[in-house]
Amino acid sequence: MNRRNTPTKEAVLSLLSSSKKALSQDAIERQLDIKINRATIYRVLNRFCEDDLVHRIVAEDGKQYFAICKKCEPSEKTKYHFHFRCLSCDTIECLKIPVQYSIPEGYEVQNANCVLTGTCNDCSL
Amino acid sequence: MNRRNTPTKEAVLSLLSSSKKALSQDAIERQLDIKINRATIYRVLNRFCEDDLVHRIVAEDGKQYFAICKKCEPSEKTKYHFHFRCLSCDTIECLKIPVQYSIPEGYEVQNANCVLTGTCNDCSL
DNA sequence: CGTATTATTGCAACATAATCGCAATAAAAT
DNA sequence: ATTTTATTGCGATTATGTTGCAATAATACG
Repeated sequence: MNRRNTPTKEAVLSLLSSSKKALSQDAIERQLDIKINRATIYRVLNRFCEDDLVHRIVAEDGKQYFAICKKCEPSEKTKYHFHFRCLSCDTIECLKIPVQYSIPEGYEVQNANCVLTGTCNDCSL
Repeated sequence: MNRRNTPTKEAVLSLLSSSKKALSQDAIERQLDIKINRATIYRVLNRFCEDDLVHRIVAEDGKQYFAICKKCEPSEKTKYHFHFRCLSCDTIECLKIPVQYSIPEGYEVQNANCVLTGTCNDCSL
């Protein structure tokens, strides 16, 4: 299952790279110059997640958002970070705040999905 | 908009009270003795959330889960706690772990939705 | 009690997010 | 140039959650 380079893949990746915010499928579709099918966008995004190029956030609205986060090298300690969802401008961004927790004995954590919701700096002025 | 006592409301509340886990709408529907319409269950749950009887968790699967958590008095410091979603037994439980974060200047947090995913104690044996 | 008010319910329809099967296309290997 | 197969588009499908509306029933009030 070797990956192939396609215009679709490059377009989505480049959009995510240049975006400061996490984007949902419909946001990606809207912001792209070229028309790409919905199912294809999801498939491309899912592949990116498999390859750890992109990470997926599920917000309180139940929707998936996708982000490339260059800052967050997967060091053991700062593996997960918080996300912030602004209800005013309806965006999600990665915060440079590590998720800290002490898990009870016997539990094994494979992933963390932590989203704070409220009003962001830009909107609270 | 005064609330009324109904068998439906009592059934759902009693189920949530006796459950150690957070339940989704379909889990509630399955576990109830009496047959209650899907839309009604959602409406009852949404009312409980409005009245702060129940809290809502959105998991990585995009689904809503509902829990009564007696331990978690809404003290200022321990306002939010982590949740744990076990992929093996497909349940969500409240952890007694407070969510700690230092939010950047200008941000206002209204809610936190933090779910750790992995394998729970029961399933890791 | 009996009646009026209106919160609640069930049903069907709707909206949206995300996935899947399948045939057509096109990237990469030979 | 040809073969292989990853990728794409389309349509259909699944699932979650909400909404409009008429019927029901809990509560208040005479």
